[in-house]
Amino acid sequence: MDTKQRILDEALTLFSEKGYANVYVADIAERVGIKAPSLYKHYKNKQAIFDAIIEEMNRRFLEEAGALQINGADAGADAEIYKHISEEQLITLGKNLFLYFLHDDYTGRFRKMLTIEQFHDKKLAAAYMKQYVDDPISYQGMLFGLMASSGVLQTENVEIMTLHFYAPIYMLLTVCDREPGREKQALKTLEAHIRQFNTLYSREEKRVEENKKKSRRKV
Amino acid sequence: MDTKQRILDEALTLFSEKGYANVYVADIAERVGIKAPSLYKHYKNKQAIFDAIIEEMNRRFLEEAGALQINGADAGADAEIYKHISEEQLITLGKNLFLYFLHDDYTGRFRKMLTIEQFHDKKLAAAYMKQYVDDPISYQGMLFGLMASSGVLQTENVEIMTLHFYAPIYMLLTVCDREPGREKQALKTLEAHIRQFNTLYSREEKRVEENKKKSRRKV
DNA sequence: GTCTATAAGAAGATAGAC
DNA sequence: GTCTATCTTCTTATAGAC
Repeated sequence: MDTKQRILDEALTLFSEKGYANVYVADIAERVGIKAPSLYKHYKNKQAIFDAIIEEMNRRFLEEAGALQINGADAGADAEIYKHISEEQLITLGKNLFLYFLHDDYTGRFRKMLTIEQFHDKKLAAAYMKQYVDDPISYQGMLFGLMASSGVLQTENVEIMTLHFYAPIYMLLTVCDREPGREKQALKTLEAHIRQFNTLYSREEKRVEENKKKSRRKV
Repeated sequence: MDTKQRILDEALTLFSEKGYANVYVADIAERVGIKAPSLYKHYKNKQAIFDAIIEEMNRRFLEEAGALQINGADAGADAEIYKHISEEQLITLGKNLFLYFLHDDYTGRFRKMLTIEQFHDKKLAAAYMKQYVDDPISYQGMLFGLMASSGVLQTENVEIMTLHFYAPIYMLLTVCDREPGREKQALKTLEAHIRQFNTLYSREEKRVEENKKKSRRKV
């Protein structure tokens, strides 16, 4: 890897651990194996390093938009798969989503850095929300919509159903980011969550609709 | 309010907005209406201000442990209420939990500060997780356990049921902390979430158990 | 492109008058 | 307890040799 890229890489690691203000240009240079002044031949200043990281992040987020999919390359293929998905496949899907977010080297460091820096810059807060809340929910919602229309899941309230699937994954992710020792337990919880989700939402009888009528009568 | 307390208050506000490293002692002093050197008559140094905030936070967290309850003073009374809770009351409960976390002046600033600073100090990460994940789930789980044993909710998997109730609230909270403009929409989503939660988990027929058997046959 | 030396300035903290 | 003046240290960034 060339020096210019290594600077970004080491800076990202440090920013994700300590936050921008607590990382000194000399720290970054040391990790790269050069002295601080040499670094200014590659980037105008410290802020330019940060900006380059954000730029690269946005590029990767776009590139990897499909990485959460069963088949990242082809949404049509995904749709076919989801129409016939089993509980075990749903669990695999959830775990993959979770583990990708948690362990992907770049993704994990980006997320931690955004978590620390998001309050300094509204654009970063928006980027964080898009990547870890809105986009996953949007994509999962699309898939669940397909599953509902093909009869695998119930059709009402797909939006809330998606929230019910993803919110626990998101919460467990924030737990493991901060306390990595809880990952094993989190994976167990994740699996139990998805099994129960599947039990609640699989559409083998019209449970939900019936219950709603009763609920309305009660009120 | 005396100067010593006002220093903590203004410092907390600034730390929650910018993070410890980006707040200068002179900024805090200016907000209080004194000059920076005067501040050192009240606290030994900048770190001591931060430590005092954390100390106060821990004290308030203990004091307000009951604030999330319908009746903070008496868990037994809570139990009685929960045994006969209606959907509308469940919605009120969820909204109160959400709005308390979101708008309580101290709580909100503490949470934002912890969000920024948690990666600098494992103790802060643990405090964050306890306050916003483990304690709420523990308390809600206890209440849902009561509701299950009294026949209001189904009895299996109370732990996951609690996760399904709280995780969306947690996620919406992190959204609104970062993008306050989304609060109105978040409240709507929250209400739809709880209605669907109630529909899924209320125990007016043995839907879930039946479905589980079918699911096992399928596998 | 990397180095050493160093300038320039920011921020925390102290001294001592009032 | 608050102030002005000042010290000290740390950090970014530049100058200029190699």
